[in-house]
Amino acid sequence: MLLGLACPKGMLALMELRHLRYFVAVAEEQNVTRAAARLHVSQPPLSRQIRDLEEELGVALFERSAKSVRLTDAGRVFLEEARAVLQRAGEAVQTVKAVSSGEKGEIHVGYAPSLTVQILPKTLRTFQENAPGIRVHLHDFSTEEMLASLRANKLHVALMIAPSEKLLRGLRFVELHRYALCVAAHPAHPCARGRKVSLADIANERFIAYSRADYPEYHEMLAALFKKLGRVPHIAEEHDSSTSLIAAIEAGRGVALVPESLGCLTGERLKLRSLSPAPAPLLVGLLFRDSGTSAATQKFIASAQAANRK
Amino acid sequence: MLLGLACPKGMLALMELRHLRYFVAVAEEQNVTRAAARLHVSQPPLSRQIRDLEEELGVALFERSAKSVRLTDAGRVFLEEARAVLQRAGEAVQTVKAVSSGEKGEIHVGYAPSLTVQILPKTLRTFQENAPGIRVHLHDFSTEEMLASLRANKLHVALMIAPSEKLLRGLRFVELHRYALCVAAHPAHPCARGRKVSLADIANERFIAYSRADYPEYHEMLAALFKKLGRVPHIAEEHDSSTSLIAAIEAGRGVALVPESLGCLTGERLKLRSLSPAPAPLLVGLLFRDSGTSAATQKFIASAQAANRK
DNA sequence: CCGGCGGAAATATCATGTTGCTTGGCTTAG
DNA sequence: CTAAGCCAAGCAACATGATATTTCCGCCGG
Repeated sequence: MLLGLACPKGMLALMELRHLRYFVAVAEEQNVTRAAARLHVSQPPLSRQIRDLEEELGVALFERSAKSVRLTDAGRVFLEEARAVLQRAGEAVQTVKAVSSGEKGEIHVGYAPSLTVQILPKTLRTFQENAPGIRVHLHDFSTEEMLASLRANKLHVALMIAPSEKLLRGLRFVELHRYALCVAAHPAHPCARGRKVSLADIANERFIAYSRADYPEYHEMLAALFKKLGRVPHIAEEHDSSTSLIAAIEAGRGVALVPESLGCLTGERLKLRSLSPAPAPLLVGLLFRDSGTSAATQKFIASAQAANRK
Repeated sequence: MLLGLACPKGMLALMELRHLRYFVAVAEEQNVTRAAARLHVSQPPLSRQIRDLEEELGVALFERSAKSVRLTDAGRVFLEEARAVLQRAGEAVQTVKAVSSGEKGEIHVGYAPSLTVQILPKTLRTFQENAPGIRVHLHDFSTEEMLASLRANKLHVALMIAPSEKLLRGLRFVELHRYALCVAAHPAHPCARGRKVSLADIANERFIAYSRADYPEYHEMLAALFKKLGRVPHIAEEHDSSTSLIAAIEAGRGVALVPESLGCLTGERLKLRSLSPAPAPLLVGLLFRDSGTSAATQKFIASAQAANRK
């Protein structure tokens, strides 16, 4: 009975775009028969559709005489309205096609700042050339946030260090660059003397680290590295950004293991020394969902690979 | 074969508002089954309509898994677009209903200035109160132009003198006021002395008349009046507006037969004297098409009658 | 580790309703 | 009186919608 009120079943056939298309044709031709020809339908159904539309609206759109139809004042107004609706619908289709094909749209890109200082600018430049219609939103996120945002569809792609296998479920990683792990120390520090340093040389140092809360995998990596020597590194401080970590080392408060890319940020304030024997390098690249990647995202991935090839 | 190219018959079922309504429901519920309930349809047809829409667009709007549907980036964009189209369509319907019922819209009103100086302001004031949403366009037209414009649907209603039967085909006239025909003369003119004047008294005067081109029926009236006396009036000048006609009389160049309403425009510059015996009065009222009058026009007619009653 | 269970979407099949076509009647203009 | 154009009626075809069934996947409990 509620249904009966809300929807009188057979009575009320809702207005459709077809009615508007037909109406516009008839209004423009001022003649049902010509409009029917233009629409590739025959005249009687067209007459009926117009009548249905008028009933649905409860408004007479045409004045009818035996020989002609002519718009009423209301019909003239509705002609403008109908044209606007049809145009809006057409624009909607065009827009979604453009988005789908990657001509327009936006993507959200997460990035780990200190790891991507060399990679990100090149990538953005190439992407801008390949997909000028896409607006890029950059998000400086921690690894944790990247993973969560990628899964929640808040992020389309992340420029970051390769996550461990366990964290990768449903995501794909594409390597762009490898960075050796280095010791970063104050220029006056003993480590800064030779060209190379072994883990044993620094096993007793105070370590400056990235914060465990934001970068748990950094701590795992550190622990795993020294476990081979049967040692546990002494983590004296934790920092949540590279800038403050660099400042702490420059102040002589300890040393740190960092990717060689950090050299771009330290300048001459710190010395970076390679480790010998060299541990596994850090893999930096793109992370993204392995299904449902939009055209824009795919273009971004391709641009990143092209920009960092060689 | 041409048809084959232009319209692949079964393949291309054009997008309709129904697709958009269904799509919006599914997108908002993020769930086909709930959306189907909301739309009072069953789930399978809804799935199919969504699929049809995607095929029509050539764009994947949802990412499907066995347990759920989720919008793609393109789908999110199309959701906004579809909502906009539906809203626009709703506005179109509301607008045309408002126009049809006379809440909104515009009407074009023709008027004969010198005959309606007393009628038009009252009418407009009353109409403004009765139909505040209707914009009125005023057109100062000659009788000829009124008739042509009414027939061409350029004018909805005209405030003017009653036209002859022959000119009335397809139009209706409603009387609002009667004005006696008077002699207008310079205050120093002999006619201005007594209270009343007979036609015979002025049969030899120079007549100032409205122009024959714009007001042929004025000349017919003048000729008919004097024909009863077996005379032909001497039309010395023709003017296309009341202001210049008044100026000519004031200059002493002749006398004129005018409606008494002209008194409002002459002030003390001219004297108006009744004719004795009084000829048929001038009927001033509304003229409009007797079919297809819009609600706004009907309201205008009603307002005019109310304002000029009594 | 595996198999059953449950929820949700897809598929298949059928019925109904609507669109569209054809024919024919009616009105008016020329 | 003919011709043009709109409307009405009846019929065919298709698209939409309903019901029943299947498939897929995540979730549990064994």
